[in-house]
Amino acid sequence: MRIGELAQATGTTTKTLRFYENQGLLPPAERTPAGYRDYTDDIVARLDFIHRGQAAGLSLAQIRQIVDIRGAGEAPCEHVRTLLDTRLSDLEQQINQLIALRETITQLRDQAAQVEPDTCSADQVCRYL
Amino acid sequence: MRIGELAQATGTTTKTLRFYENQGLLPPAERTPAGYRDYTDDIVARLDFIHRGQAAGLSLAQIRQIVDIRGAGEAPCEHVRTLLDTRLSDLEQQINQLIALRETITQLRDQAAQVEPDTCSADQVCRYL
DNA sequence: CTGGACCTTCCAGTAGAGGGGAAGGTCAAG
DNA sequence: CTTGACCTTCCCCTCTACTGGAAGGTCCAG
Repeated sequence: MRIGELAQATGTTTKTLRFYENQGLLPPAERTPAGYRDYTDDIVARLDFIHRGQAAGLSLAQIRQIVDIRGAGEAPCEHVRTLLDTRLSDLEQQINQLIALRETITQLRDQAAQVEPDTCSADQVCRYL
Repeated sequence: MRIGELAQATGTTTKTLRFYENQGLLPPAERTPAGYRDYTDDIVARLDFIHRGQAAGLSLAQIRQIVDIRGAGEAPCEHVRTLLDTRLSDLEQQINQLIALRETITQLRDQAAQVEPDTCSADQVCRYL
């Protein structure tokens, strides 16, 4: 399987695949005599794993940690659990902050809908903020 | 007021202040004969405005739009309302996505808490994801 | 044998909001 | 007169996940 086929099969681009290999997310591909990358089918599972990791909000660096542990012959499950837990509490915080922000902006906008525009003074730039 | 004092007074850095001036967020500062930036007190209000804009999740580019309108002698209120409305609907979407992601990760983590680590197989990398 | 589609490597750039640090000027204190 | 703290401009670096493009090699059809 050449890189273009793999890209099509997994819904990504050849650029991205080379980039992933460079970043250690994919094992160095076998090469044809001409130097073309030659993939076996199991690389698809690896790419799916990467995509699932991304869908879970993990960074490529974190996903690389996981595949590195697996590459060292260990089970990365413990680490994955830790990552997911951390991600979850980060997410919780992030959501709360955004909700608070939404509250703030809603109030600002409601005020903005009431005040007469011309009463703004230049030294405040805009009283709506 | 020199740049270091202003930085301290507004809780930022001299680097950032020069950067803001460069980006058109702050008016070009007066200079002392020696070439030092010399600020008057009203710059503090401008910086507070910038900080409020950032706290509302606006980008520096958006904040610059606002101060440019004000700089042109017009009232930016209309534009601010539009920005806030847009920001609000973006925020809504963002929050919903994060909540969906939280759901996904929660499920993954709950599965991870149950499965025996050793049952992971290498070709999946990790079944928890 | 030529054209076009593919592949290779390497170098550079994107966005956003600054930060690091060099080389040099200025000011007040001791 | 010197030291140290401050200031100036200038250019490059950070981070993330890619993307663009140049220069050149390979493969297959016609």
